[in-house]
Amino acid sequence: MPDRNPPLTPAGFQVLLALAGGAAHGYAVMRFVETLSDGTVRLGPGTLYRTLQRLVADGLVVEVANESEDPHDARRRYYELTPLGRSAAVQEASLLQRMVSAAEDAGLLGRRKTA
Amino acid sequence: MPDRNPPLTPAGFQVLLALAGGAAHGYAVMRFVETLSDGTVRLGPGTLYRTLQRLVADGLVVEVANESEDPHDARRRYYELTPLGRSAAVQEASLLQRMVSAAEDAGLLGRRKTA
DNA sequence: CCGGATATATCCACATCGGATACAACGACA
DNA sequence: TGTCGTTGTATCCGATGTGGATATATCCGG
Repeated sequence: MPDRNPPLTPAGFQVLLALAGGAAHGYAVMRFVETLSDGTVRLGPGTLYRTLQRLVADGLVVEVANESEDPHDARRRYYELTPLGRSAAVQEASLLQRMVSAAEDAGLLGRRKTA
Repeated sequence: MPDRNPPLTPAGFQVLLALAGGAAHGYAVMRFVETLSDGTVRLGPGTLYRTLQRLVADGLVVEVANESEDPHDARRRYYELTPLGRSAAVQEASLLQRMVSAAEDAGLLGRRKTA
């Protein structure tokens, strides 16, 4: 099992995290990221769609047919994680988890049940 | 309470986190980051020292006299967090914590005592 | 049918990053 | 004492990622 071939960018992780809950289209990803961070993190169209393209090219994400119920908005393009994409997201999330733990150890955050 | 004036870069947070445990010199910060991430995150001299300079310029970090015991290595330059720097680190760590929680909710990570 | 929000896509200027390079000082060792 | 590998800091440059503006097209409400 080789390392993550192309290293994951910050924006890349945001997108993977947004898609971890299921398939979604670009604009929804944008709103997810903004909502999750209370507006402090924003992607902007440039970063968002370029990042999606790169993730697809790297095999972390695939475009899927809009299998939703009624045929609402024809413009939307839906994406979902590949197994590879999911594992990349897990790996990055673990890393963040370790950094959060370190922050707790340093007294930066209220500690969340260490045991 | 104004927003973080200059937004914190990823490398910037790594450095702040390393300094959260107390004053340290650049090379030690480099090793701290590498150790914490099991070698997956590296700063490299370029990013490291440039980042330190920027953090100092932004008032998040100050250089301090080497108050350590014996006068060992004259080359080392020690830095520590300012109150502003600490609060920026707290803010960023909280954001990461929220992203980790989202990752847990999405089933990416083993859940750590939700209740 | 008209205007604003939704939705995607591309372009360009700017910031950041990573590695190479350089150089000085420390420590070990013969 | 001299030499060599490691520690430690600093700068430069090419490559990469980001953010915002711009451009369209579609959806929905009045």
